[in-house]
This record gives sequence, structure tokens and C-alpha cells, in this order.
Amino acid sequence: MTKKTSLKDIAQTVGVSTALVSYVLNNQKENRINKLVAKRIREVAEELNYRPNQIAKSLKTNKTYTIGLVVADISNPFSSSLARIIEDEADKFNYTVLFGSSDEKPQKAQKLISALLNRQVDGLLISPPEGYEPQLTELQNQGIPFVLIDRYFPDLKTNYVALDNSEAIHKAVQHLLDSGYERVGMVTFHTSLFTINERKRGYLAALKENKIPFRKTWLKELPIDASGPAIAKAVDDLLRGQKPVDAILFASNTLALYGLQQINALQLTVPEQVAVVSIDQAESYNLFRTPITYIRQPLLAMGQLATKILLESIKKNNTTTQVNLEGELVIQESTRPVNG
Amino acid sequence: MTKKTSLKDIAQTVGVSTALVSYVLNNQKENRINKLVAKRIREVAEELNYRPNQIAKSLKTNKTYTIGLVVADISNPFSSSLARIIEDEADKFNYTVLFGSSDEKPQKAQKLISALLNRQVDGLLISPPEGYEPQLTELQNQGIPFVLIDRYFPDLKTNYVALDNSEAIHKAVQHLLDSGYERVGMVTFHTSLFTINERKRGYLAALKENKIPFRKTWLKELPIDASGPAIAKAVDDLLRGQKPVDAILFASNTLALYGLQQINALQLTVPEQVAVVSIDQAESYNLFRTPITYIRQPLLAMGQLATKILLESIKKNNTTTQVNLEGELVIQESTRPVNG
DNA sequence: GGTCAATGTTTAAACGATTAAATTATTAAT
DNA sequence: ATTAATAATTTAATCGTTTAAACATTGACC
Repeated sequence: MTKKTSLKDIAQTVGVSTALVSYVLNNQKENRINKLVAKRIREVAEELNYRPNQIAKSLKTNKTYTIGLVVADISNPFSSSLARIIEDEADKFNYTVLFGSSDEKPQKAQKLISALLNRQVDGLLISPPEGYEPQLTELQNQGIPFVLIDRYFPDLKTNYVALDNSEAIHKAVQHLLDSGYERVGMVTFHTSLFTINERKRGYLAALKENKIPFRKTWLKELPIDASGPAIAKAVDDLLRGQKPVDAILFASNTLALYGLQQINALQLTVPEQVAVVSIDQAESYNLFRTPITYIRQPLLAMGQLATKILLESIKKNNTTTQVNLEGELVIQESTRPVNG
Repeated sequence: MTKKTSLKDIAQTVGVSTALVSYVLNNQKENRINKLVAKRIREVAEELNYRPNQIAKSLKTNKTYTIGLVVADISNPFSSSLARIIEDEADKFNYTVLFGSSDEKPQKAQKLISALLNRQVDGLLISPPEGYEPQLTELQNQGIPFVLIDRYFPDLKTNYVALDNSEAIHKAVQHLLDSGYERVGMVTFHTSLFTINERKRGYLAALKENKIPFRKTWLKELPIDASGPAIAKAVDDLLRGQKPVDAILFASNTLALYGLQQINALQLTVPEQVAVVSIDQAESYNLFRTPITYIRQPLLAMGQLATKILLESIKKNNTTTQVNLEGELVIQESTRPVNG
């Protein structure tokens, strides 16, 4: 292992002080430094394959140019797409992103954030699990810059970027009703997460506005870590019995993924026997025989905005920015109008 | 922003030296330290909400307990699943994982690795892009511990963990032939990557062994960054014409994803009109009307092994470990025997 | 020739921890 | 009471960098 070259090594070879080397390599005091010496320093740095030790740099400057990203599960396509967008955006500003999955567990999130803070990340992007309010308040008290993404708590005055969920679902339900479906069911999660509950609220509101009496058998609320079979079972329940639903709204990509599998298993045709709308797109939906109508989350805008807000918040900005982005309803075959 | 507490702060409040505080908090020299003082130090550390500055620690110890992971694209399910596994495995040993996507570009990979090294990662897990040999050799010369994952270069004596690709594909082709399919096509990437070419080799070898003359129209080799439509076109070519193939082998999840969409678009039935085998599973394959036969990559073993080898290599281990894992052929409906 | 300004470079402290070695305090043994 | 051994704590250097301030050199100008 060839020993790493440090400023000192360069300084010694050239025969100057480390300070001068530092100034040259950071392009500071350019007009004050002898051009020839500067050139020589750069040459030697190149020769010795010098890499500045960011650790030492960070220690001194108290900046790491690193942000932490906490998602529920990096292997979920929603999270990984978002991660990729954030990675690219952060890169534009020379920031590196450190990831971690919370597994929907406050404890795991806590441990993760602690690890990230120990590594002196300059700020955090967090998609918080249920019940994470106290820790967020704590972060605020400690003055650590962060932006919530995808999920937020209405009672907390924090930065966030999220989908306007109730509006989006409302739009979807209205579309189903307008297309002639009459018994619209929904599969969602049972949680205290505001974002998710907004989806339910949008659903109920749309029914009410259309004077459709809601039946509680239409709504399936599953644990947030529900397994594939559990989801299949819920869908099964909605579609059997004497009065099955004629349309299903899936409140997440995971729900849709397993739900559609069950629809396949039941050998039902979409949309003739049951119409389908999902939140979140996924390239993979296209494998389903019928193209699925879905609510397009503005992932790109979400990731970019959140990153931008965080970076601004890092370089001291005391304002709170809260953004609710509008979802786009992409209409496809799975909600073709009845008799249409 | 409440100023971060440092060892010094604790030392001052308690009225001892920073050294003592350090010893106590690191549980060193336990038998030599006054129990009461130790207790007091711990209390104060708790009160002041002390978080050791890992940056400073790293600077001193020259260890960051961080490893870098370079994948082609974190938003690809193969990469993100692997990332999740590695994240979990590394966590067991108190390591954090730093990610980045290379986008299949050596230049981007180079920049990424440079950034990771600047951050003093202790080692790297790399799924290298095509033509990355020189940089890997350079890493070796610099004595930086790394393990290749999923892809490797046979001419380079490096650590790696990968699928035994030719064997896996061989097995798949044999299965197709045994099931009565006679015109087996393959969609793969055109690249110099050994791993990918092994897939082609396995395919050709299996045909030869079975005395089936290979036709070049059966093999579609696409650029590694081929778009969805380009993939669809390739599949279209295979399936039209006077002598279409009766089975298709997809050499990656992306290829299968778009390929199956095209099969959907052509309204062909699987496996009656065309049988399908894919490398890599994906939960989403299940959306396709017919369950797809696939080669299961041992992702868990791959991620865990690679992490383990890297960590060992970090704490000085001069041996080179090369592992080719066997893939498992999961047989489903998409390759149902002809007339079976 | 002395003053001033501009130019070029070095000194030295600091960031927050670790840790070998030195120092001081306490206790036990003679 | 002295000494030795042990216990408890501190000192001070160090990791690799940054950066304000100090210092040195040169030339211009009166």
C-alpha cells in the first residue's frame, strides 16, 4: 500500500509551506501567488496523485458536502427512483448522498439518523415512518437542517415536499365515477401517517360529493408492512361476495403490485369485471395485460425541489418551505368507461 | 443552532481532561478509572447530548467504517435489492454504505469512486462498467480494498462475487430444448463485459451440444443503454418473419420487462406462441399473465459474501477471493412443455 | 534613502478526537 | 517514615487540512 500523499508531501517536494500548497490547490489568493511556483505545485500534486483528505477538510471547515437520505425501503422502486433523482441533483452541487432504509420503524430511523449525524452530514432528507414526530422536533431543536419528502406531519412546522394526496385521489375517484363505475373500493394502509390518510379522505370526500353512500366493506386498510398474501386476501374480499366492487383504487405501488396479481389469479378481466387505478406508476405495470390508469407522482420535481430546499436550508435559511405537488392522472385502459 | 458538544465541553463541565473523557466513553482502561468519575462523565455526556464527531475520529484512526457501493443504476431493481442487502449486512458490522450510480460510464464511475475515496471509505464494492479494467488495476496498485460484484474481468486478479453466468444460461437453454422448443432466441447486450458474454457463450454452447445449428437472426445484441422501444423492436424482429423463434431468453430484467411488454403488444400467448425465460426475477413479473420461468440470482448470498470479503480485505487480508455462485432455474408456466 | 504599497510566502493555531508517555495521588509494605 | 507499587489522571503530540496574521522582499516615488 503506497502511503497516501498529503499536503505536507507536496510541500516538501516543492520546498514550500503547506499553506502555500493549500492556497494553490484551492485556487485562493491567485493573484498573490507566483505563477511558476503554483504551476510546480500543481505538477507535483498530479505526479504524487494527491487526493485531498476530505475528512481533514471537513473537520476544519465543519462542512462535509454530504446529505443523508432516509427512505422506508431502498429496494422499493418508489424509493430507489427518488434516490436516483436526489443523487443526480445533489451531484450538481457537488454533494454526496448517504442512504439508509428505515424499514418503517422509528427506532431504525433513529439509529440511522444518528449514524448519519455522527458522520456529520450537512442535512437530511427524510421520508419519516409513523410516529416520528418527537424525533423530528428534536432535530429541529438541535438546528439540524432537514426536509421531509413524500410524507409530513401537518402539526409540525417543518420543510416538506409531498404529493397533494387528497386532491389526487379525489381526481381519480371522480374519474371512476364519471366513467360509470358505481362501487368503488379502495385498498390502503391503516396508519396514522397523514399522507396516507389524506388518500382515504380524498376517496371518502369524492364519494360524498357524488352522493354515493360509502360502505365500509369497500375500504380495506392493511398494516403498513402487509405481506403479499395479506394484500391478495384484501383484494379477494373486495371482489367476492354478493355485492363486489366494480373498481379498485390502490393506494401504493406495492398494494397495486400484489393486488393485480390477485386479480390475475382470480382470472378477472380488467376493466370489464373490475376497473383499476393505482397511485405511483411503475414501468412494470405494463406487464399487466391491461395498461393501468394511475396517478403520476411528480418524482422528479419532488426530488429536485426537496434537494434544493435542503441545500438552501443548509446555507442558513430560516424560512420554512412547504410544498404540495399536484399529481397527474394518467388515464389508460384499466378504467375504460362502462359501455364506452 | 445549539453548538455541538465536544469532548472538551464534557471535560470542562466535569472538571477533568479530555483524555479521561475519551477513555471513559470508549470503555478503555476501565479498571484504572475511578468508577464515580466515570459515572459522572457518562451522565454529563448524556445531558449534553454528546455525539462523537466521527470525522475527527476518522482523521485520527484513519478508519471511517464506511464502504462505497458503485452500481450501474440504483433505480434498477437488481441494484436496489442488492444495495438493500449490502446495507443490512454492512450494518451488522457497524459499517455504513455510501452509494452511487455509474450509469454504465467509466467516467462517471471514476468520478464517483474518486469522491468516495476522498471521503476516505475503507473499501469499495463495485459493479464495474465496460472497459473499467485500467482503473481497477490502478486501485489495486494503490492498495485500496475492493470487491467486484455481479461483474468481473477474467484477466484481472481481483476479488469478485458473481453468478456463474454461462452455466446458468446453459441450464436454461437446455430446459427449453428439453421442453420441446426448437428455435430458441436470445436478447442480450452487445458489450465487452465478460459477465454478459458468458451468457451468450452458455447459450451458444447449449445449442451446439444439442446439435442445433445456430442462426444469427436468433441472437439480438443491444447497446447496454438500449431504450424500451429498441428492445421492443428486437423482440418484434425475433417474432416476425417466416421463421420466428418459439422461445426467447432475456439476458436481464430490463430486457425482459420491455420484451414482455412487446409480447403483450403483439398479443402473443405465452408459452403457446412463444416461451420465455429471463435472468433475474422481479416481483413485477407476476403481473404478466403467465408466470415467467427465470434464473434466480442468489442476491442475498452475493451481497452478503461480497460484503464479508470486503470487510476481511479491509482488515488486511492479502488473499484474493473469487466466487462464482450458481443460479437456480425456477420453472414456471412460461416454459410449459410443448404438447405437455 | 526612507516610506509605502504591493507581492509572495511562512507561521502557527485550530478543528475534535486518540493515545503513548509522563505525572501525580493513594495505598500498602517494610 | 520511607519506599514501592498501584491507581488515577494529565500532558502533549498527532491525524491532514485551513486560514488569519505575520513576515520578508521588491519596487515606486518623493
